Amino acid sequence: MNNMDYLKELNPQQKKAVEHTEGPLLILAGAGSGKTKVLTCRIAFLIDEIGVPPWQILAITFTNKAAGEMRERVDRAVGPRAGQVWVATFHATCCRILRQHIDRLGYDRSFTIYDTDDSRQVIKEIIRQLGLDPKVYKERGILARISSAKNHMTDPEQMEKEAFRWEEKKTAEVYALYQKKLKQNNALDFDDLLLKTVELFRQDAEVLSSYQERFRYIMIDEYQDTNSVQFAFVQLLASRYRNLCVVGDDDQSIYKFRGANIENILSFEKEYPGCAVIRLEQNYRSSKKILQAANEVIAHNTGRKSKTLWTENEEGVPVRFRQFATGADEAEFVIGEIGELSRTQGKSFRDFAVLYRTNAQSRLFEEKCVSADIPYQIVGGVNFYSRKEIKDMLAYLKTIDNGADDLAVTRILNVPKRGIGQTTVTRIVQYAAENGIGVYDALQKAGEIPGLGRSLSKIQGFTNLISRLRAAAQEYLGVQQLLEMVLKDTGYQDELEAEDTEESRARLENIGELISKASAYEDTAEEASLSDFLQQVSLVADIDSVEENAERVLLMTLHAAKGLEFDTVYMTGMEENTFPGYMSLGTGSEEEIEEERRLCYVGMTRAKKCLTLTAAQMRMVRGETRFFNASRFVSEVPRNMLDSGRDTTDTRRFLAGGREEWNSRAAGHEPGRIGGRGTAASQTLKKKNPLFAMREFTVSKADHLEYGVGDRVRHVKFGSGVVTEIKNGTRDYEVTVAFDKAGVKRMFASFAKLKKE
DNA sequence: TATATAGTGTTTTTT
DNA sequence: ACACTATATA
Repeated sequence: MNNMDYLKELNPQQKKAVEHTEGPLLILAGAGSGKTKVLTCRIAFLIDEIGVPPWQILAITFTNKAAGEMRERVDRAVGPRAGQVWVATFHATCCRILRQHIDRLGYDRSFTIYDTDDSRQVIKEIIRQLGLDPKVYKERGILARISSAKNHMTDPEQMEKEAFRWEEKKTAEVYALYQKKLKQNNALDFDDLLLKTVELFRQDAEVLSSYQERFRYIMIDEYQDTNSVQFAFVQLLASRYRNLCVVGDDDQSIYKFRGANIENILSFEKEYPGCAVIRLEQNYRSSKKILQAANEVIAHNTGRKSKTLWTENEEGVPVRFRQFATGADEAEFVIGEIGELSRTQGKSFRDFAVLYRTNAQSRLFEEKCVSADIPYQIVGGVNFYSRKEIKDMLAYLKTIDNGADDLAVTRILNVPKRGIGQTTVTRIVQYAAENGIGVYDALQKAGEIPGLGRSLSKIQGFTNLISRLRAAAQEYLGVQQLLEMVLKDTGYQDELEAEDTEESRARLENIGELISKASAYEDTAEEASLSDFLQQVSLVADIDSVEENAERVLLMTLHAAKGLEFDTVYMTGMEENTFPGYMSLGTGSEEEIEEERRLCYVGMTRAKKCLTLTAAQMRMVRGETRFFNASRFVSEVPRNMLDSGRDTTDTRRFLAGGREEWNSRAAGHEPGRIGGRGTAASQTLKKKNPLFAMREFTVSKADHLEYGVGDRVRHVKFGSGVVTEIKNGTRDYEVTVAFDKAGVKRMFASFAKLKKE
């Protein structure tokens, strides 16, 4: 394209950002300010106007999905040359670099990538080996500690030195062993991908120099979410030509928990004195009302870069807030409304998104979607690639590709069942450890291992199977065919077919999907190989598989929603301790609250036309019912900007009625009814007018109970008994009753329906 | 050795 | 509520 059509559509700041090609540039891009457009135009401009060869451009995005979109858009602007622009995520970029050069760090270039699950297994094994108490040293915590150390580029020795508590010393020890194991298994975890690349660059001037020469123009998206290692990576790469353009929004930094360092963006100007700073403050996405509300909320944060988003979009409808008695009511309202809007206003299901803080909250919405027959897709939760059957298949591929991965080998050693039991496995692993060889090597030498008895032939059966598959893979089979062969020859398929349950059929279906993914991979990959396939598979994010134009409602966490936009957004679970979550409230640190607030801001700014905040007064959390107040973020939107459903006389009447009834219950006149399903009449009312279910923000715990310790009470199901204990919890009374027939039970007063006798 | 059952702990967010 | 682990039992 010779003309600069794409420049004409840009506003002055955007244009400036596109045309500023030389030297460091910081683009502070508010939500919905068209930064993807700027980035793609900038790439096109570099190629078309400046004459930069496409392969000298590196663009790093946050997700594979974003990378794909960006490539597509550049492709549209400059044509097929766009294929030579390197667009990828940090992890994929590092992975590609390491595939070329990691041998210089003493790893094999066919390394495998461990996901969090794999890493946990390794940690667990180490804790066992060191004889540490698994109650004190939990894999999860240790892994988090190690990950954070890696994000700060701290190695085990350093951690050991800095440790002053016994557990920290031990953690450092686990860390050291963990790294050793990973290396033995020729595996890298997610953090290693970045860390080893930086290590490589630092240690090998030649390699670094070649990449510095190659990538003369570097662009980083979502810069506010980069961590120290990524920062170091960028610094190293950009230090020669200094044509570094970073785009970010400090208000949308939501990944502190995985090491993102907000300072990276706040201090960019210090790192690169004299860098250009461009602010994109015009929002093209949301209505005025939505944007105003979001601005109000985020204004409660301190330490931001000054920035005020504005928009020329229409005024729009007010942001709504609705509070319901239970999580189920909340879900019913949201899904019910979506169904109604699609029926009556011809809205498309893809215009809707339901957002929540934690994946666990998805269930209620999913249930309502199923019962209302509304098509939906849940993003996240259990990742496709972490399903058991998929991991099993991949473990076979890994074993075929790289027999050094002990984790993969032990995973499939007896899957499907081939009579190799726990005792045998332990013996083999022990032998491998004693002789400093891999588990697969040990299997091949099984004849030398004493005490295996009858298992020996089974083991030989396994190694023969693997050699056969390996030979097939090397000689003539593609990934797809190999997978099919694995499925059949291992007996995996037979086992699932014999099981013939709904679950086993679903598993087979999942494997079928994996096979079609493999086939799609072979069709598109430049140079298809087993290692490369395994790499791609381990670096996909949940959001990557979301198709833009499918006709369904999307359900996802607020984190997953970043970078997306929807006509109508429901932010659900807007309750204290749900969002902001109890984790961030527990510490009382303002910093964590601010991160949650940014998350809220991200959520709000996903909406184009209609934004609804919803909350429940009680919901089940880990099997117990809890009471919640509305989120502080709701009250941070000024009342006059918020439609709380309280402004019409109708509503007020309903509310008054509702509250009266509630208060009378709360006062203890009918303790058994709190949280119950309510009377038939109130249920009909609820159906007629969902506002009936709405309440003020007040807590809903009984002030006192009609009975005390020692009183005889009667329970509908358990019969009579004596109250032995009453614990006054923050949310509800917890009553212990010794029943005459049913034994001792602990229950919540509001649900127990206890009557004094 | 494999499976059924009871007991235990657990969850924020993700590449 | 659910998943995972330890223990008992066939």
